[in-house]
Amino acid sequence: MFEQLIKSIQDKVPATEEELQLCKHYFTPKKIRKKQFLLQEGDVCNRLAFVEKGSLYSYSTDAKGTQRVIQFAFEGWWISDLYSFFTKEPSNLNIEALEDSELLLLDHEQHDYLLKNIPQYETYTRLILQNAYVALQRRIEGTIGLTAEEKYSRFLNQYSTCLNRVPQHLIASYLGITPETLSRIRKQMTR
Amino acid sequence: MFEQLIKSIQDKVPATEEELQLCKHYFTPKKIRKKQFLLQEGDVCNRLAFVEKGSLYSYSTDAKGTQRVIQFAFEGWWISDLYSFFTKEPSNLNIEALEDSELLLLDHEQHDYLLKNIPQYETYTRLILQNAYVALQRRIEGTIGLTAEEKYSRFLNQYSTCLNRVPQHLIASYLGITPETLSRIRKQMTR
DNA sequence: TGACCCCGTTGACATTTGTCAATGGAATTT
DNA sequence: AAATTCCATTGACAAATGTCAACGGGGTCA
Repeated sequence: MFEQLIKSIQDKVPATEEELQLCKHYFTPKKIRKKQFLLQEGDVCNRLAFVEKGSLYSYSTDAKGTQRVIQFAFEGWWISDLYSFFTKEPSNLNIEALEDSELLLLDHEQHDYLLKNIPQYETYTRLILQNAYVALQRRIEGTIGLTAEEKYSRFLNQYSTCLNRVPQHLIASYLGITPETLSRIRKQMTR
Repeated sequence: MFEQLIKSIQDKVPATEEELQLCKHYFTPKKIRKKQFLLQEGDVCNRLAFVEKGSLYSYSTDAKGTQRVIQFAFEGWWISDLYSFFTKEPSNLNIEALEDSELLLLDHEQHDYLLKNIPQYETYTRLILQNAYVALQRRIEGTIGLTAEEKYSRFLNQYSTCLNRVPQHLIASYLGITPETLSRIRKQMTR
């Protein structure tokens, strides 16, 4: 149940067996079934989620009711609405399971406890954030001023391993194009 | 010379006078004139920059030679290419001064020293990163699946105070639209 | 001061992408 | 197994945005 988490931590910081045990103790495991919500628009996001197994995605909904996918998360990734988590203001994001998934959750109290008592944890958090920040910046570079086809090509490269786990219309939403356009692009790329 | 930095730190963490002095000691002041580069594509980004005065922006250049603005930075903001800084791989970004500016720089050694010796500094860094991450996520929400006009409206709200300091074609680039389109949108918004 | 260049604007037109509607297949539910 | 829902595809058309070219004002530099 903790393999991915431990892998993630050891990948970033040196941690003693004791510290790892402490971590295990403070995370709350949770199973969530496909199409269930981890977070719903309007609620405050009060926990950080680490994906042990399965996959989720977050999205917001605009005035016209179209969803815009913000992030996908697979095994070994974190997902949550940091804005809502840190400010405790209601979130405008939904987080939904793409597949039956196993999560490890941290609420504020648990997170703060780990920050205070395991110096390595703050460093781990910082590194995760750094990576997440860099990934977002990449995403922006891959969104601005590119044609739909270029965006999709980049997506293919970056997500090649988990392509078949994501329905096409969510990929379209992630890229900011319509499902129809994506379908046509795919068709013309095979030629 | 350190007003903005100290304001930024005190805004985020409790810091003793001693710690602040130590910070002052470890940052390297640098003045940079309009149109000068802080970082050029192909070089490794080996310092983090805090803007005390003035403004800068970062951008990448695509195959066709069009620039895509990634970020603006005004007084009290940080700017750098974190990816390059942390991996020490060559950057694909340029960072250029929009106005004559005063910066406070940290190289790896200085940054690591502060991280190790001032616990508050790691916390400060983490908070800055959190905010930067949230800002980027907002930006993505404001980029995907919006019309050019909606994007520009959002930009106006967010950057109202520094609007007149940024040339229009850079705003267009930031929004991922052409200067012509931006010009037309502005015209039709006044009506 | 004069020459130059940068940049914002405008027009005409091309291209890309979105919208709406219909279809058929695959997956899910009963 | 049948019914239902969801989703990818396709076509015809509309709308948004990009491209190219020209113009002119304002700032900059010699």
